[in-house]
Amino acid sequence: MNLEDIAKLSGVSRSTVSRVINDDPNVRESTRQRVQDVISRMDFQPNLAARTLATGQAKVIGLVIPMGVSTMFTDPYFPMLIKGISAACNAQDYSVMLWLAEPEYERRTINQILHNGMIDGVVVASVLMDDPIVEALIHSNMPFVLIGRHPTNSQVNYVDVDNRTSSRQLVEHLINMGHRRIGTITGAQNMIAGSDRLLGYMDALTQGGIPLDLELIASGNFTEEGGYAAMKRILPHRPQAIFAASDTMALGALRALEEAGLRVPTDIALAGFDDMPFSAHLRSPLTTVRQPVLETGMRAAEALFDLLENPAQGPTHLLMPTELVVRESTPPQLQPTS
Amino acid sequence: MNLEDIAKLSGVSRSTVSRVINDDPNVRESTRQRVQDVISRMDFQPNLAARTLATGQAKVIGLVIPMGVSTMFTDPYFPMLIKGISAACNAQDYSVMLWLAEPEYERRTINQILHNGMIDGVVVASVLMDDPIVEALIHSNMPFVLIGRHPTNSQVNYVDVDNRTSSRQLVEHLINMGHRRIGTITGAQNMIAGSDRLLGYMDALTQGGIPLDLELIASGNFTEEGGYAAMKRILPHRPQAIFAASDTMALGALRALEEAGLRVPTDIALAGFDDMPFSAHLRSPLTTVRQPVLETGMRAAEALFDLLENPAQGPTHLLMPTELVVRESTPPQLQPTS
DNA sequence: TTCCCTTTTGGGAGCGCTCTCAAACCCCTG
DNA sequence: CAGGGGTTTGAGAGCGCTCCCAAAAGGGAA
Repeated sequence: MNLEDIAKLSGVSRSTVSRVINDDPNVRESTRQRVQDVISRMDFQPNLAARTLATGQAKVIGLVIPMGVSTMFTDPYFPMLIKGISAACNAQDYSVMLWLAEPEYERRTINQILHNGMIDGVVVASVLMDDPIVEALIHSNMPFVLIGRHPTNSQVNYVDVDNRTSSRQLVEHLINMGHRRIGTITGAQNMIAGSDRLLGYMDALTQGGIPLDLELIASGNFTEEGGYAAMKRILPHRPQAIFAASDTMALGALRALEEAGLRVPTDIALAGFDDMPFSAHLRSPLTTVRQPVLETGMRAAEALFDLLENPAQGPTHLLMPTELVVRESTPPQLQPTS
Repeated sequence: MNLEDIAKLSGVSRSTVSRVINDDPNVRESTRQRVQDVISRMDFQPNLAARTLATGQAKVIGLVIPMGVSTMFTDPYFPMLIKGISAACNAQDYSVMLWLAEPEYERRTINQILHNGMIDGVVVASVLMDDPIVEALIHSNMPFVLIGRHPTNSQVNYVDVDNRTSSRQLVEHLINMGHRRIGTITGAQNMIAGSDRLLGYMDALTQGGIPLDLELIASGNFTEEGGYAAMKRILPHRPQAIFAASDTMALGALRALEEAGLRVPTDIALAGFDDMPFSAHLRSPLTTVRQPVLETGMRAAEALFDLLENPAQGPTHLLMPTELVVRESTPPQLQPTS
């Protein structure tokens, strides 16, 4: 069943059927009606491959999720992101081609996917700072939007959460609660989120007039185990509060604290980042930063659509606002009455 | 850059270039070499839309994940499944088109996606028993494989975990540990996994000569909150052990038990299903059933590829084996020495 | 050297759609 | 009722590939 068949059945030409399908105004109302009837009666769908070939656009975007990011499998971040992107695509009649990029993917394979003409643009989620896929994209002429800002190239379009500001605000909150010896468990520093959250921590200390103490900083690599290990390293240096750059790491930190016989928040304050589903249900509900993951995904897709419609426009740099969620894990300290 | 260009550059015809690309043996070695060189030098990729149009196959499979399944966003099941499917696809040069199906999708939209010629087949993940998408697929001629067996139509291809047997074995284990008053928190009964796990529970009781007590059965709808509520309903009827049809529900049950001042496993035994990452790290590590999610995804994709190559073959019904993981939440009961 | 058979190559048609251009049609005015 | 404008329709080419068939090239035997 193709245009020609529909044309025959409704007594018009292929061109007219095409016009009806594409809502061309230059069709007499009665003709449109007649053709439309046949189309619905036959349950006809135009062939997308043919259409793609003829128009040069596929109405498909690629979603690249670099694997090896183990968090993919333990938290709802990616599913949520996917849902956001997918929702935006549905709204605009785009489809999503999913590409889980294994680390060992070579340049050739990358190009293969970029240049096969089945994809109009690409959204790349959560990349390492020096991801080869991003490099390949920069040197191609495939439109793309990053989720997570690019550290160096300001021409690159991105949608990101404002990690630096949010972290600063969170640590400011800790300072306001009366802490000065504030440690941080950082995320992987080759990921932009890890790096930005550390910068936010430093911003807050600087602004609060608190000198940086490197012994209070340890990397937790965004994993539970990493958080546990990092906490153990920081603990001997007697922190009053800990900012873990992810709730998952905070969970690990909590385990280390419990093993050391310390209680949150009586003995030590603890804050995280992400507002995972479990974070509100810990024994001491976790102060954290909630990020709009779904919206981030939607915005990224929408930014890409914009780009596809208007390739000449300047780079999109969108920082999504976050929400500081204060819970019981970071109560005010009792101050000595002065 | 297209076949014709490559042909010109290497001094052969379009047809010969096509042969080289498709590994046709009828090409002189020297010619192949020459063409191959030009292809790599130009970084040429054949246009997939054109190829799809010409051959009638897209080398793309659709992955349909019906939304509204809220578990999508709290556990690693779908990400893992996606990874498995994606891995199988990569291995066979297929791509994955992702389609998150909103519940309100109408038949028209379904058809639209099924008949647009960009997809060779479909994998449908975790469906409700009477999912309209499945109905639509059955009545279309689009090859498809379900993840999760179809309750009534034996012609439908599926790959599933052996929920019924695994549940039976788990409950048998509870019986072996010395329990007789064994309750169950069931999953949603309009999902095949929920239904099968309940059947397994009943199988074990029957086989163990334990009469069914409806007061010990409550639905938890596969959510934490549901598990909590169900546990509260069962608790007054003094169960010795609980089989929750998912670890997530077990978590809710645990919360209810703690609120009631009961401890696992001293006061009551608790078992789950799924072996979530958190399950091993609870205060009383959870006895549960581990299912091979990644492999399930891979097998489903592979089953679909088989089907695409050999459409005439009989229906594929594959049940993946599971592993009973016994942990501290279900210790043997102290028996009165007889 | 010629002939025949096999191997290798080239050309054309066609996949189903869009898009441009020209032809046909319609309606109104003078 | 002819002419002129706008509106509506149809035909053809082309998107980049595959696949079939025929032509050319090569190689060995007579």
